[in-house]
Amino acid sequence: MTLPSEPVPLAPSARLALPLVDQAPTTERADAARNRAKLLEAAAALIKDQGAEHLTMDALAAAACVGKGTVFRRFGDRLGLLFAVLDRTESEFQQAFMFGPAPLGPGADPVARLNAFGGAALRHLHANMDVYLESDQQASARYNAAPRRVRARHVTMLLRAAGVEGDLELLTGALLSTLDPAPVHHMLTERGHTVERLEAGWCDLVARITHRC
Amino acid sequence: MTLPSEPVPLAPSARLALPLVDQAPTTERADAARNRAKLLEAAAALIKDQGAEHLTMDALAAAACVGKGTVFRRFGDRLGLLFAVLDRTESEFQQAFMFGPAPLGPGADPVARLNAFGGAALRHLHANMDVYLESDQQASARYNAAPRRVRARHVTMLLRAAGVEGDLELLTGALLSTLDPAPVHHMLTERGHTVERLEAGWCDLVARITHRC
DNA sequence: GACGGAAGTGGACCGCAGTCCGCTTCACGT
DNA sequence: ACGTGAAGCGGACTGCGGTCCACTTCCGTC
Repeated sequence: MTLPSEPVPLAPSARLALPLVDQAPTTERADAARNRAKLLEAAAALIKDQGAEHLTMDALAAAACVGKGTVFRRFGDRLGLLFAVLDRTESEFQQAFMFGPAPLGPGADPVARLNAFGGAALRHLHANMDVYLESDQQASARYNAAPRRVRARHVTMLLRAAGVEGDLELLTGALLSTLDPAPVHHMLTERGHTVERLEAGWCDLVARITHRC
Repeated sequence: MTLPSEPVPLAPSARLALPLVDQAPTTERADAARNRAKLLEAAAALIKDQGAEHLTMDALAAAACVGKGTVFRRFGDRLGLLFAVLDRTESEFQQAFMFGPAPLGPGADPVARLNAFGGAALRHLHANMDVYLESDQQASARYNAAPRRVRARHVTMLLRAAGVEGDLELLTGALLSTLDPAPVHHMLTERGHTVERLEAGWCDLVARITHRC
């Protein structure tokens, strides 16, 4: 009574294997899994020594010795591939802020956790900047992506816990948008700011939004 | 002693004819001006009845009865074309918040002007959503674009005038990022919010950032 | 082990953004 | 008017993302 003949929501829903949130544990055939591994390995290698912006789907297919169609079947599109490449790091980050030690994880007071979250997100972004920048091209797609939703839920929860009143969804958006790839990259390169300065700026913003007057 | 044989910084610098801010009044040959007008007219028509997302450079060239090379010579790339299409509206908006009547223009107190600015920007964005969304694809390019710089200078000035202390550049970024195409479009469509709610959210954010505690 | 159909594969193919370069047109000095 | 050289022009061409579909491989069933 499963629906085996469905087109399979492959890449769209399975892009990021979000632990404990949603996923498609659909069994994957052995050859498919082998090819996925080959592709991810090849992608990581290509990105490492050419930069994500020079990664083409043709080159990836050639490097992994598979057909181009296979690349697209596995990852849906270029964005899906980039998300998959980021998946491991992203998952670790999610684990850290949901279940890890304080002050990032549970245990510390909400404002401290928010501050820690911003810093961690900025460092995470900084460490994977070129891939994130590449994945930012369809900025609106990001708003439907699972990682964004998870982060948003987390921040909203913390804001509520901090006793903030008002439109938490919009305040969350304001906070999260300061962590987006494009503005952060701009600040770091064109404006010559440091990660520390951005972290301080985030903390300042958090304080302003959460302070009761 | 001019440098007439230079490649001409055509599209990059002349993309938006920013009144009173910067511009390239470089004399344009008559045929070039004629073609620019034909192209902008054709582009507006095509966007109007097919949506900006279906506008291709080939189709535009064909519709305007010019070669494809001419399109790219005039506007540099697709983004430059979209900026050019938005130029008139954008300039009016700039005029309004820099020189227009209060509370948007000078005269009202800074907080009132900030509030008005957010509302005006949101309405402006809403009215041109599809073109802005198309132009958002390389989100980082936006940070070098003249309109963004003008808005940022304006907001920073108002924050300073309001007596806000701290990293005004980052606070400005936080405020402006809530006005970016992708998040706004997301709120309006996926989340079903209204423009009024977004305006209220902006005002709330302004109040939090500017309130002395 | 053989079979059958679903899952997976690969590469030819398509559309579009952007480049290149030989040709045409303009405008200015004489 | 006319010559001249720079500005402008156009369309063939390239490269990449993404699709399509005939073919192959896997794997549960008998």
